[in-house]
Amino acid sequence: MSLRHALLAVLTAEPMTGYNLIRYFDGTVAYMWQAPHSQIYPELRRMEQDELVEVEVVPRGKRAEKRVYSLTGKGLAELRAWLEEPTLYPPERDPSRVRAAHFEFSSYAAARAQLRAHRAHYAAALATWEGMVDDLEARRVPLLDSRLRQRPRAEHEAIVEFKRFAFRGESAKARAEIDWAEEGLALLDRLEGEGVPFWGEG
Amino acid sequence: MSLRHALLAVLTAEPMTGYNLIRYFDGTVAYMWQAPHSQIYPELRRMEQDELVEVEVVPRGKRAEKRVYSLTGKGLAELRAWLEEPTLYPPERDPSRVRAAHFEFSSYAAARAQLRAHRAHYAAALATWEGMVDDLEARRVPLLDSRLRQRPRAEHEAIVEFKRFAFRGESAKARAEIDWAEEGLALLDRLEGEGVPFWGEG
DNA sequence: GTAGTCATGTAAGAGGTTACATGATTAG
DNA sequence: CTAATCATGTAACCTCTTACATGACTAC
Repeated sequence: MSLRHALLAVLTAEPMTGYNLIRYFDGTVAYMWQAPHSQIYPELRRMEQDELVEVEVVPRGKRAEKRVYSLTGKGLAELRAWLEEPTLYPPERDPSRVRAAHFEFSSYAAARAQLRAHRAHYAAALATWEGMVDDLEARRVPLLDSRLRQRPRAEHEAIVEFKRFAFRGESAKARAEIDWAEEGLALLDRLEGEGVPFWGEG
Repeated sequence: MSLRHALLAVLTAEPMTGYNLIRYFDGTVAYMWQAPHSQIYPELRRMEQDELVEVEVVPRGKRAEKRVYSLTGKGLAELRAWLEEPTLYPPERDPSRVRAAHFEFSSYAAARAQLRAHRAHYAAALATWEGMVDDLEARRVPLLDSRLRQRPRAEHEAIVEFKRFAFRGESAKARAEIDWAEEGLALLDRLEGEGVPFWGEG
């Protein structure tokens, strides 16, 4: 139940509505754990029932209302307990790798297109993630300030460093995928140069 | 629906029972796409209904029977079509990264334990995947021979190379994760050396 | 008034996990 | 005879995706 813990982690920064939580989530945590609003709103309701968060219903304009969620003591305890639990590694499930393993049923053109798309996908991701690292250094990340304000100054370095560290992990993975795609393109060039046929050409 | 296509890919090697398919799957494709037998048996039934595979019910001993699946023309066409489709990249969902981003709610000891476990997890995976690359080179992989026998000799190199390439991708990812964990451990050492406190110590 | 943003849901269905369940065959 | 392996399922439950749905507020 990592979604729940990701939401708890966001709420440590400050109380907020589901809508704001989702906006912030999409700008940060979603690079490590994605979730649509259709999953988040119901989850917040369940977390409320489990007393991990509290709600304040606040009027908005004349007729409307909004629900402002804040972390409870139990919620923080749950987050801390989760951080100490041994991580369960989700099963590998990578469609681009399955495809690559069976390129012989495809064609040089299609295989190249797959690898170029792979490279483009991770290049875009890399740019985003490196941008996030820059934003963290420059303290341009929404909610980072309110997060820091809650903790003594001595802890600030660690807080920022851990976030940078997480994004560097994503960046490293993206770089590995880009290199892999390049390697695959070189392999295709070599095989085609040697005149090696396969299904698509046979 | 990548599971379906992963199963079709395995069945290109030779006709086999669900049981054998699962054994082979677990030894190879599962490193890129995992699935339990409770998902595979029903999927094979659905693939049969969709005429992607054919079944021969074969007696086994005196009383028992087994169902031997083989790929149909439609099944091979479906596999080939899938290989040309643009890959849909599954959303990022990495619990170890989410944890790392919030280590400040944990303690030095717990954060170190997480990163050591991360390193151990990917070191084990790396050993497995590098072993797979060796086995492919030495042609020790079950079904590889029957797969090759079906295709002209000129294609063999490409077939083996694509499988090696896929596993090298997994290996590269594992190496990136190991490096990341090392980097994190070094970061923890530095912060602790500088006397930086956080939640667990506050 | 109207477009963009704020705000919060529901619901059907696909995909995946975990546990339960059974029984035949074969090698020793 | 007994353990390992061969063989095939079902079912409950959870998670996630996709689509549908609504309406208030705010700046122009």
